Amino acid sequence: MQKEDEMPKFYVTTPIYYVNQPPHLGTAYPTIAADVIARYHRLFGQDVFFLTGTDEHGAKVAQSAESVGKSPKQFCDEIADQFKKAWGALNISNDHFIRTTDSEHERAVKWALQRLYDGEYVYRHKYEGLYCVGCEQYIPKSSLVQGKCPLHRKEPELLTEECYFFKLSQFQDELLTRISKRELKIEPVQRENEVLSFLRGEKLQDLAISRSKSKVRWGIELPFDRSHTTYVWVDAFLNYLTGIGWLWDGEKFERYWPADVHLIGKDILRVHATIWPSLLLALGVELPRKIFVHGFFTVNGQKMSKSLGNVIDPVFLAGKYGVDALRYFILGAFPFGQDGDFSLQRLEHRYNADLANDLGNLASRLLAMVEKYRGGIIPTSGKEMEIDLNLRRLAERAFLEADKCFREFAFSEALARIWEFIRGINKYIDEVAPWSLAKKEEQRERLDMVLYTALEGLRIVALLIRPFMPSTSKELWNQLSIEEKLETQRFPRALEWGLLKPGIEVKRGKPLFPRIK
RNA sequence: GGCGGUGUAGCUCAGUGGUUAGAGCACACGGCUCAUACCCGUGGAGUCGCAGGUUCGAAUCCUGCCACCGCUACCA
Repeated sequence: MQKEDEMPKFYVTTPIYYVNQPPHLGTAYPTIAADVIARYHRLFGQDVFFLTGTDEHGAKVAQSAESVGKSPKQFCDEIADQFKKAWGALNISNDHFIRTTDSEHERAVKWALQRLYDGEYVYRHKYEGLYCVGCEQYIPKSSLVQGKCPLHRKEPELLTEECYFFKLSQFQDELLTRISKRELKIEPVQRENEVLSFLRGEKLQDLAISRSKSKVRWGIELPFDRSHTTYVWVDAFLNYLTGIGWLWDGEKFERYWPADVHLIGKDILRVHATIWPSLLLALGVELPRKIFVHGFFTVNGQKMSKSLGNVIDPVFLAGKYGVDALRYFILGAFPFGQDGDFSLQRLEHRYNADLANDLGNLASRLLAMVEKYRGGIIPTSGKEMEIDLNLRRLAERAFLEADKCFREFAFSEALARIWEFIRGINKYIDEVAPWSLAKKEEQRERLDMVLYTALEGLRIVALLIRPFMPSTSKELWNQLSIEEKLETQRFPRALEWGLLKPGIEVKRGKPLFPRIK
């Protein structure tokens, strides 16, 4: 067993969310996943850094701010605050919340731009694009509808202006090598294939990274040409570096970089697999180890969108069903790397079946029996019979298998393993039938043993679910009246069988998950 | 058009060559009575999208077709 200070560090990120939209289910998804990952690694005593934040520059933000009569900064402050509050409500344990308008970030971005410029990775060139006067920005061909801007129903004009370009094209071979050698891992593997086939089949074009200030005022100035602001890429991607102190806290940066995993949505895979590593190569910074691509949600079979009015508010759901129920459902009901269809009906089904019936009722029935048969006092364990041993083995297997799934980010699988164990305890109780033992005085010791065994199983459950459901974990821990602080429990040691102390009075509480009618 | 993905029980999904294809939920029946009308057991149920092919043997490999979806970059 390694000592804590010898454990490897772990750095996990979410995308930074564009402030044009308040938090919703789509942004909560990778955030909850990252939180679970962070909590899991902390359980092993690892030094974890978990970063999330907001992306705040750009013409769209400036426009949105103006439309509600606010300054861009003020507007961003408010939305960033909404994100922070939302993540607080979802029990997100991020170590830092980065905003691209943070002064440390802006300074670092300028420094990076200058360095790219000095290193001749950036040059001035003509940019030709379709400009929509209504949007006051260039719009990509892909978003045109019959050649017109979908928002303003107007054909955009073809404009040419001088911009600064990043020499993305020169990194093509290097990217191909790094990704195919898996120095930069992209998972699930289908996503890696997508990227590789793209890199093999198409030529990377150099990338425009600035706009004239007249077009995008709300942005970071180029240090070598103050009439331009940098456009999206350099600004946004560098958050992964500046969020852990790059150029302002060298010690911290050295400690945590490279990122162990960037969680991203499939919509931003391509840019993360091309622009981002190229920028790092140009800056001479090590590449992240892994990019993991999660799926998207539809809602009742439909795409989630503002115009359909089916945007799901995770904070509302957490309020209605409980944070842990939401976290359990989001990660338990959908394979993380695939798309999934969200519905309240499914949420309520899983809630009743898994949380209320399996887990909640288990705690309830078990603690009730301890109260009824042993005055609430945790009994001593006794002679172990085969059936007891089997439950113990089931616990060991549940952890080993869940751990394996976990390290592949197969959260729904990991939870399924844990739930197999929970069902195993229910089954154990049925088979040993403590209510029958209680009727016979000569079975006194056997009843002690049986209750102890089941309680010990419940203690293990409390630990196993901890990264996914921190509040429930804590509540179970309290109901079992365990003296040691939950926060000090470390995997895998705390999972050893038999650590539950006898002689202590349990505190049965209200049902953990009241059934939904 | 190109590249890629998906299509397995009513639902959500496992299952990448080998005994009668699996899980959870839902449904039916039985058991129990400690518990949140809960838990435990048993069961029905599937031409594994369609058609060919390779093989002693295919949901699993190959070809074609059908349906749905994603990407085809410089809006995140």
